[in-house]
Amino acid sequence: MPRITPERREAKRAEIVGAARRCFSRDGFHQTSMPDIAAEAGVSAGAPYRYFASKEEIILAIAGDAFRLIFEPVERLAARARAASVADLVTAALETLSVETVTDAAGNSVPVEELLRCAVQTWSELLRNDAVRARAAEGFESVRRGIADALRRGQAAGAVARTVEPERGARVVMGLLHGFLLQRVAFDLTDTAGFTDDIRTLMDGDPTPR
Amino acid sequence: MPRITPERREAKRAEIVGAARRCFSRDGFHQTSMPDIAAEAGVSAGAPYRYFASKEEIILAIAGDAFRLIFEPVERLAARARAASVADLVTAALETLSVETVTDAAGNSVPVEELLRCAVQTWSELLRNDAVRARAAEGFESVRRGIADALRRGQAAGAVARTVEPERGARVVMGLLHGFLLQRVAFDLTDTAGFTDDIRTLMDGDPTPR
Amino acid sequence: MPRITPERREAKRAEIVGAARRCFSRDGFHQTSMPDIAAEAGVSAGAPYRYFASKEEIILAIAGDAFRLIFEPVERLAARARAASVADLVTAALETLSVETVTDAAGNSVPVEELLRCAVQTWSELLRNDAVRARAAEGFESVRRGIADALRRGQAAGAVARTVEPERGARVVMGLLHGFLLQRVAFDLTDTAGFTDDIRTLMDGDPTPR
Amino acid sequence: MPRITPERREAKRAEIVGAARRCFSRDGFHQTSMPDIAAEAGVSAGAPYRYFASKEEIILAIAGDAFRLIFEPVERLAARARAASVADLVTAALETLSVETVTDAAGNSVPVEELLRCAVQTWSELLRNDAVRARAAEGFESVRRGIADALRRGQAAGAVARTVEPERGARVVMGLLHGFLLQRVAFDLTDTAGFTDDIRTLMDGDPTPR
DNA sequence: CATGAATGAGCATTCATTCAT
DNA sequence: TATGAATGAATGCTCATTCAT
Repeated sequence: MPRITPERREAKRAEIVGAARRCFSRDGFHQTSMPDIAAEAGVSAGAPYRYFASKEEIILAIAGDAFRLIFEPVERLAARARAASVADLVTAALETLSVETVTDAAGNSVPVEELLRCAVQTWSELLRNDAVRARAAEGFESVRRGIADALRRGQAAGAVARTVEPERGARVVMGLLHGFLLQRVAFDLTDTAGFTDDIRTLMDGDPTPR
Repeated sequence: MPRITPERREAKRAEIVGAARRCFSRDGFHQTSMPDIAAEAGVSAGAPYRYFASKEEIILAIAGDAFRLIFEPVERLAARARAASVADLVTAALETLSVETVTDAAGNSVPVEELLRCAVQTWSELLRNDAVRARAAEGFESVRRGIADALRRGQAAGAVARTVEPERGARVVMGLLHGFLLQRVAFDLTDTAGFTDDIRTLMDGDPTPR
Repeated sequence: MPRITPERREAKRAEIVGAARRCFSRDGFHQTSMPDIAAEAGVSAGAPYRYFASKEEIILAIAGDAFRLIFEPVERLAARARAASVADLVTAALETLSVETVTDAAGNSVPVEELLRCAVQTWSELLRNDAVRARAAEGFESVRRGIADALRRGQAAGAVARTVEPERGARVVMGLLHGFLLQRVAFDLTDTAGFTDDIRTLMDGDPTPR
Repeated sequence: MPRITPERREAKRAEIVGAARRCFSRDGFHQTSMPDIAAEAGVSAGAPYRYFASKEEIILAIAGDAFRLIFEPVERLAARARAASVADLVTAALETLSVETVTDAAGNSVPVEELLRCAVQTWSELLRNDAVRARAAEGFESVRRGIADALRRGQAAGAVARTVEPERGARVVMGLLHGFLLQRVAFDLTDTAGFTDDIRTLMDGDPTPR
């Protein structure tokens, strides 16, 4: 076959990424073999290597994407939020994760469950893969900074206590998000509303109905 | 009757577990080979199989132990706590993780860093290993319940708002602990004091110096 | 009628042969892949297959050519030589190999070093490739016969001992040429003058300065 | 199986080396796969890796051994030779190669034909494998020096012309040996007697009957 | 009991070749 | 004609596990 159009190439790449994500989500990065991915994508064993130089590169693509896709809505939310209390921020952030699917850069629909499972595995992976660690840390920082900014705006508007140090407060918020995410995916604790209600109670002193 | 005393057998098993933990912590469950573990323990390639039926079983032993060793001090703390606010609980819990080493059942000293790295990997592992998931969920529930009880006692003593639903509030506390643990081990954010100070500010409205 | 002129076709074929020779010389017949050759030639991966049915055929083309290009000057020399002693023949032959480049049938300049490296590899290849062996043996015989004839003329002119059996004596000359060629390319022993001086001493009894 | 005796281990290693040599001799270094070697040796696919870290290492063992086994008799001969003319040296050297088999360090009998075929391939290999090149160059130098010494002794005894420069003269002798070896293995020219007769004629001026 | 040699399936990756466009 | 995407068999190597000694 002659030269493929860039669109078709991108589409095929996305198909391989999608297949890899399904495999990784189901079996883990290291229990998934390259033939598994190729079979899931319905292509030959050699085909993925036309799009990725190595399995490592596929892992990096999935790992980077997972965090981006999960936290992009949170970041957008933080950028928009005005006069939001901490509980408001966390509540809104967790609500963006209550959807079934998100849409990736290529317009493909990706189940959030798949992303979350890949995200949890990325935490393992970054312990000894510097490229993954760098990408993950970058994504973490970006979201954390967005939240810190939102906290500052919240302080200006009087919705957040002046005594909160925004940079570190944002770490606490990130901790809550990660903590919830883990409970949801690892222990099937999917009651978002209950979780956010109690955050509200604990932080604002009263349980504002959602 | 056994050719070696139960004590010696237990000691050797502990040595293998320790070696496996060092390997897993360094290289990950699936990047560590059985020969790696045997070499680290200074025993022959076949030796681990006299103590564990398979690699899976070693992973299970480490994974179960990791959570237990990390959260046992937290659980003891929750059981003792009287009139503790949420922030007090989290602060105290995180302080128990600020030590260098903990002591396992056999009296061996285990670096906390090793345990934390194994714990993060266990989150991945439990996604597809039911035995690991069951053990982890059991440990999670046990600690969560302990914290819920502490919250109830806190409410009785007036240190925790009555509006908090203790079972779910405990989930939030667990989320904060896991979230901090992840940041510490994955992103090198080790500033425990800053983290707990801001939790205190966010929850109690003022930053009580520790 | 062809869509491209025979000249252009021949030129492109020569380009591919040149690229293959550079690759083979650098990496060896079997460490060079077809994509390597195509890339070196700056053509598409499929292009070489319009000029050669298989990699084997390219190897055959290079292997045959290598011996021809190296020994053609020797053959011409032997054909011209009058009253040459054995040492004269060897000396003159090795001198034709002291140039930097030779010109192939298509008029392209080819580094001698490249040819020599390909020639050494051809010796390996002919051990199990009958087509290569036949081509190489043919070339060997042709040069050997030329030298045998030169030895006969040398005997007629009194420059070569009558006791030499020309057909076998030519084998000895060929052996010296191959032996020198190997030392030059494999062990970096490039002192042609020293080598021929000693041949002269050994054979003629005195070291005639070249 | 428990620890094997060093003798048995060495024997098995020798078996694998022997199998590899047969494969390499028949199919070439790079046309032989590791499974081929294992099958030829009658062991499992993984077994060779208990004796050699990589295929490269097996190649190195074979390549180094081939030269050693072929030229050791020549070296011993050169060390013993007294008052030998150059033709005597070459003649004697080539005669040591007229046997069917030689015996390796472990006492195993190895067909000379196999060694010669491996040697020719080693010439290719050393062009881009530095370890092989170093080993081959070392072996070459050792034999060359032995011959140079023999030439010096020949000069002292009057059997070799004073005008010969021993170090370089030894290069010529090596060239003749390699040249003959190549003709024998590549072009089936096995007439050792004819070759050495003509060397004698060319060098000493008369054909001394062997 | 302990050893460590042996097994053989499995993996990531490459590459000669084909052929739709 | 020329392209380069696709194929799929093959390769070097690893490793969980077994078991003869």
